[in-house]
Order: sequence, then C-alpha cells, then structure tokens
Amino acid sequence: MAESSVEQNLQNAQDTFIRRWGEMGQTWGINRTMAEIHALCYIAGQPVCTDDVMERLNISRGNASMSLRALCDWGVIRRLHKRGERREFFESLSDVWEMFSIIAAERKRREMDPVLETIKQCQLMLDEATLGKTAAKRPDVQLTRQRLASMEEFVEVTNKIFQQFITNARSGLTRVVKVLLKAL
Amino acid sequence: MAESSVEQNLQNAQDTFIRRWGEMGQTWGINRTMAEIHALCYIAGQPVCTDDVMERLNISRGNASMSLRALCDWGVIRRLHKRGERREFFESLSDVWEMFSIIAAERKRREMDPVLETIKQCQLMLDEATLGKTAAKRPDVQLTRQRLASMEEFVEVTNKIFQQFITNARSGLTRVVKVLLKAL
DNA sequence: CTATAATTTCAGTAACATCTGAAACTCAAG
DNA sequence: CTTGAGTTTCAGATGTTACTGAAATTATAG
Repeated sequence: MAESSVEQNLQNAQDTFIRRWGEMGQTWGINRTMAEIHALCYIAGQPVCTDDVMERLNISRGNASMSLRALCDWGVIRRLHKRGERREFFESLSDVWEMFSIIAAERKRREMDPVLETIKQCQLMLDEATLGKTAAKRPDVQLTRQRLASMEEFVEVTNKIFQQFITNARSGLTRVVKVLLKAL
Repeated sequence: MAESSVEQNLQNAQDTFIRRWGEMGQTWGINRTMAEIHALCYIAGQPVCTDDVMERLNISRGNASMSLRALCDWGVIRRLHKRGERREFFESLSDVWEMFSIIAAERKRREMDPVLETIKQCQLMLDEATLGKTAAKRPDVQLTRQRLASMEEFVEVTNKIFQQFITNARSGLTRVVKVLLKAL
C-alpha cells in the first residue's frame, strides 16, 4: 500500500476513535472538545502541540489553550518542553488505569463526598435530639430516615470501591480486578 | 416539638437531600430537574402526584409531565393508580441497588458498548489485512494499535464489572461487594 | 352523549455552556 | 532594549439544552 494511503488510514482510524471518545465524554459530563483533545493526545502516542490540536480538531487557538490547561489541571495530560523548541508540547498519560484512577479520585472528592455529608446532615435534622422523642417516632419521619439510611449505605459502599480502585491504580489494580471477576 | 415545626423540619431535610441529589445528577449527565424529581419520589417514600412535584420543586406542569415520563421510561419510578382517584401517582423504586443497576445497564448499553465496537473497528482499519504487512509494521501504526489495545482491555474489564453489578443487583449484590471489599 | 379533570405536547423563550478571534501578555534570542 | 514566536485571556457571538404556558388530547363520571 502507498505511503500516503497508509498515512490516511492511520489518520482515519485515529479520528474515528477521537470522535467516539468525545461523544462518550459528553454523556458523562465532560465537554466534547476536552474529551476529543484528550483522545488525540492519547491515541497519537507522542507529544502534540497546540497547532496540532487546532488543525486536527478544527478549533480555535483560545479553545485549544483553555482546554489543554484544564486537562493538565485534571492531570490526565502533561506539559512537555522540547529542547530548542519554543512551542510547548503535551502528552497523555499512557496508562489507562492511572488516568481512570485520577478521574475517579477527583469525582469522588467533588461529588460523592458532598452527598455523604449532606445525607448525614439531613439525618441530624431528623434525629431525636432535634425533634424530640415523640416527633422522631412519627411514621413519615421514620420513613424518610430509613430512606436516607439506605442511600447512605449505598454511597458509602460505592465510595469504598472507588477508594480501592484509586489506591491500587498503579501497582496492583489487575489483582483487584482479578479477585472481583473470579468471585463473580 | 410542635406539629408544624416537625413538619417543617422534615420538609427541610428532604429539600436539602433533593437539592444535593440534583446537583450530583447534573455532573453525571442527568439534568438537574429530573434528578430532583427522582430524589423527591425516593425520599417521600410514598406516591406523589404531578401537582406535588410542581409545587415542591416549583416547576411547570409541562416540565413535570415530561420529566416524570422520562423517569418512568428509565424504570426508576413507576406510575400508580389509586382507586377512585383521577390523578396519577408516581413512586420510586425503594431498593437503591436496583435503581443503580437499572441505570448502569442502560449506560453500559448506550455508551460503553459503542466505544468497544468503535475500537474494534479502528483496529480493523490498521491490521495487516487492510494495510499490508510492511505498512502494518510502521512505528506510528504500531503505536496507535498498541494504544487501542490498552484502551480496549480497559473498557472490556470495566464492562464485565458493570455486567456483574447488573446481574447481581437484586439477589446477591452484597455478596459481590463483600468479596470485593475483603479482597482489597 | 357532555362536562370536567388530568395529562401531554410543543412552539417560543430563557438560561446556560461553549467557542471564537483579537488584543494583551510572556519570554527567549539578538 | 527590541523583536517576534508562542501563549493566555476574555468579551461577545453562537449553539445547545431546559423550561414555560397554553392549546390539544385523553380519560372518567354522569
């Protein structure tokens, strides 16, 4: 096969992947462009510069700059200086598990922890010390307390699972996964 | 404590929970209002009608109607007729694990499965049969193939874990979780 | 059938998120 | 210092999603 055609096939395969990753990101609350930039850095497998991103995804310099910064803040890509180059380059982490772990940690901190705190707070509003013994026994109060407790248990367990993935990302994640899968 | 005050405390605790749940939903790609309606149905612990939802969350009839329907479509709340009542009521599933499992199943189907399919498709574009033996050996092609493979493995494993949660939601989820937690 | 309660639909609007492009800034080399 | 490649910032434009309210539809009771 001719050189140029190979080039094109490669480009094609990468673009297909990038698009899909962007779509998925969107439904998980990450904006399409950011997800696409990340996918590009990942699939390229080598450092890319701002202009690469702009051309490849057809976006403005401003957008590229802001999104690249945000991805660096998340920690899923890294800034990289090349000797004798004025431009900055960016490269993705190569370990998918590590990327996942970084994202999971952040989302746990930002979303699950606050929910847990809120539930505890709600429970406090409805305990005997606040309402008095008689009021705390009302069926409607009991019901709400029970639902809060179930939800708390759920979030608590999910939290622990997340935590395990996070702390085991680098070294023994495969072990964790294997245990889980074998047990099922 | 006076009756009215108890009422108010209960309302307050519920509202706090509802708000937080709505905020969390938003960052997970579920719109705030839908998440809030679901939270209301869940925390109320008893059937609520459209007007309850409208008053409690201060939204229009149209919005309430559409969102309630969507939640029914998801399967996390159910329509309910009361004898001699013209209005329709809605109640949430009470088992948090079951709700999670329903949502997980749907998201797996809608988001993870297509990603897997796309990755396989990309790999096909870059295999020997398509590119020829020489081209397939180019370092850039090899690199992309390697990255696709890593990502595929990750999604595949995640998929299996999801699947296990889904199929074990009703009966033995606690077992699954226990095994996982003990192993960590 | 008619009257009426409840629900659904949807066009228009409001609110929000994202993106652009140009100006301001940074910094290394001369 | 000056120059210019490279980067960042942000006001305004654009695009997207969510919401309202009123009209159309459906369902129930008499």
